[in-house]
Amino acid sequence: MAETLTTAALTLKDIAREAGVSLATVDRVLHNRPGVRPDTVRRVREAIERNSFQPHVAAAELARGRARRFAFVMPSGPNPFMQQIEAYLGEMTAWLSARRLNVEMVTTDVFDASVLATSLEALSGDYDGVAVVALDHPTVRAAINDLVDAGTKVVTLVSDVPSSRRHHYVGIDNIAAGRTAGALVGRLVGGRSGKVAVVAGSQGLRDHAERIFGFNQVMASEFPDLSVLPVLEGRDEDARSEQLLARLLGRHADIVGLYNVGAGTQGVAKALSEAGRDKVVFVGHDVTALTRKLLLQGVMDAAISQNPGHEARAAVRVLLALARGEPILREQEKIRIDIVMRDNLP
Amino acid sequence: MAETLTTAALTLKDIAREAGVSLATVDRVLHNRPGVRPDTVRRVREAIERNSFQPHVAAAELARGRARRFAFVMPSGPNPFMQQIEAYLGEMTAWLSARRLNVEMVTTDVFDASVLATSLEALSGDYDGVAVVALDHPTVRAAINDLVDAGTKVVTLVSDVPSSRRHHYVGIDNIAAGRTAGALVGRLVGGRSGKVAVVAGSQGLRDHAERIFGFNQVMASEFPDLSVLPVLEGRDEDARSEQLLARLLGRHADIVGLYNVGAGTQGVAKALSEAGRDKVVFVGHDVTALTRKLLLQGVMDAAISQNPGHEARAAVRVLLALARGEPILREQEKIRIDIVMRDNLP
DNA sequence: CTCAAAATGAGTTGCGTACCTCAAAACACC
DNA sequence: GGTGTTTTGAGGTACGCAACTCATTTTGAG
Repeated sequence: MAETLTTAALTLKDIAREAGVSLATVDRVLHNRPGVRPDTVRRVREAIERNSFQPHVAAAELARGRARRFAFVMPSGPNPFMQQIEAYLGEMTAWLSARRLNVEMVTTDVFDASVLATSLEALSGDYDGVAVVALDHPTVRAAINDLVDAGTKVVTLVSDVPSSRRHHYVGIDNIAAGRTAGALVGRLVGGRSGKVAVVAGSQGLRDHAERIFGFNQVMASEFPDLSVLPVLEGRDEDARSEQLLARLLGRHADIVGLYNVGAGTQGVAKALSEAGRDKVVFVGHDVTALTRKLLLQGVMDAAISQNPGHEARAAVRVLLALARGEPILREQEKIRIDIVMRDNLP
Repeated sequence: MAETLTTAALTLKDIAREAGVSLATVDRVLHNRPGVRPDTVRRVREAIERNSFQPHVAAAELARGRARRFAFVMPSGPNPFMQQIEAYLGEMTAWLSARRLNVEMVTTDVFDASVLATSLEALSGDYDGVAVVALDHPTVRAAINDLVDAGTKVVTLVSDVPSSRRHHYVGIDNIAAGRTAGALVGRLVGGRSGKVAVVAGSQGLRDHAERIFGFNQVMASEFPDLSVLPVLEGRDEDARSEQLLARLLGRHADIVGLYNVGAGTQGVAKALSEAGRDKVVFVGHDVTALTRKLLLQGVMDAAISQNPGHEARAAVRVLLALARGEPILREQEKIRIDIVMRDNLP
């Protein structure tokens, strides 16, 4: 009827006694300090294992004295999604200061590899952890690896650099996101046949390219009655997206679905409404003030969302766990692909 | 270019100096201990506010000495969803013991108000916090209020008792969940007209009733071409659900959609397949091993899910924050209504 | 003004760890 | 056996707060 999930509360002193050594030696082993014979290390490690000893987080945190410093390297310029991440970080200030954590925002041009790399190098040594919205480029990869080598914990945020030795990636699987978008468009079109338009920022961006890849995968294999038109590159700008899409709608009367891969949503919506094509199934990304409105109006049918609040908090928690040497709760920190429709708007 | 999100690290000593009182007085104010003049209380509070002082969590935790005890009161009997919650709690053991938190599972018949109330009363005094999957009944409400009055922090889990004075509810808005199911069935049916079947555990269960309410709301207002058949009460049992649904399918050849409100999924799927009605749009709840398989096979079209791992962790975090007197990160602890289709299976 | 009650100050101890120093012991090598 | 080096022990201090005691001051009622 009752079952406990936790073990007895041992202390380092207990471990020392168990292993037949002094506190100092246990401390040396625990912090990988030199001057302990391999055999002794083993004995201590065994005692720790045997009792599944966990250092008391609070005591450790208190004893180390100095506060931890984390940096968030984010894109400069207005980007609603990034602004949301910043806002959610702002809501954590009480939580952060109660733990004596310093989080600093550093903005830079993340789309210029050398600028981004320089910004990253500049952080070296000063920070315990860095979260970065990264461009996947050899120069950036090298900068990340340098940080890691200097002992800084590094987390990539939203956009990954899988080839680097970053400790963790906080973000979604963009291929799966594209597949989800494809499934939604296909299903919501509901058996009709016709054409599907795709508007992206640029196919050069890793996340956009991956989404398109996943989208096409699903469309090709599961919805043969729908043909995907060539991707329009709107550069995430409203005006350009609107113009390109308006022209496309004019040329094809049988467009039944639309996938907007990135931003520029305002322009896309405008092109649709001005062409009187409200029936087109419209799937896009992210829940912002705008997409929220469009969903409620029925202009957009679904949004694929990666919870920005979750991403911000996960990045902080992961950096903290890494810095403390705690295990990461993978399940907790995994960012889900949310399907948001009018009735489950968060 | 760089901006800090946290304030200087003050200590209680600083606050005492600021307020012109001694450490002892600050301590009395902070812990609502008696023997401080109202005017002095005000001065101290102001100093705390003025400097937005946050007690160092680690120091406070270390100083209080004794570990905190939390109890999870869960339904006895096999229930995959509840088992998942327990499993996720189990994955947290390292996290819990590093913070010297004791979590105990207490199983009881949560569907019998007096039994549940007795179980709750039995916990009084022994625990700092209680999470309970609660039946909404006056007896239970009273038991919860008694716990609250005794100083125990109480969180309702999955199923709420809104009329009680519980500190927090960790779970989804079931009306919105039902609405979401309705929107999905309606949209995925794709313009065809016909009938829609609804299978529930019992309309006496608050969450099931709310889901059905939301479902009907959407069907009535937005999908007039679909008519909802009377609810089948399968009592969350496979055999009974299968039998009832099989009979219904036999009587109505024009069933195009199906909403399974609770468990009994196995039986529902079997009835569908044995009647050869694979084309029926099938929307249900929760991602389990079974529903995962059905989604991958294309038998189920979508599942409405409330992330059980998130619920388990949120309950612990909320209880901890309440016990510490920390603010709750509402956005973080809010449970979302997840739409899960084949391509975004977690 | 007196006296008890209330309010406040001053101080102590302990929580479990990190980090440091210094001395002592064990060891390796010739 | 002596030398120098490595390994280990013993102990201390600090971190910020909770919780407590006891002495002292202030306050208010009579």
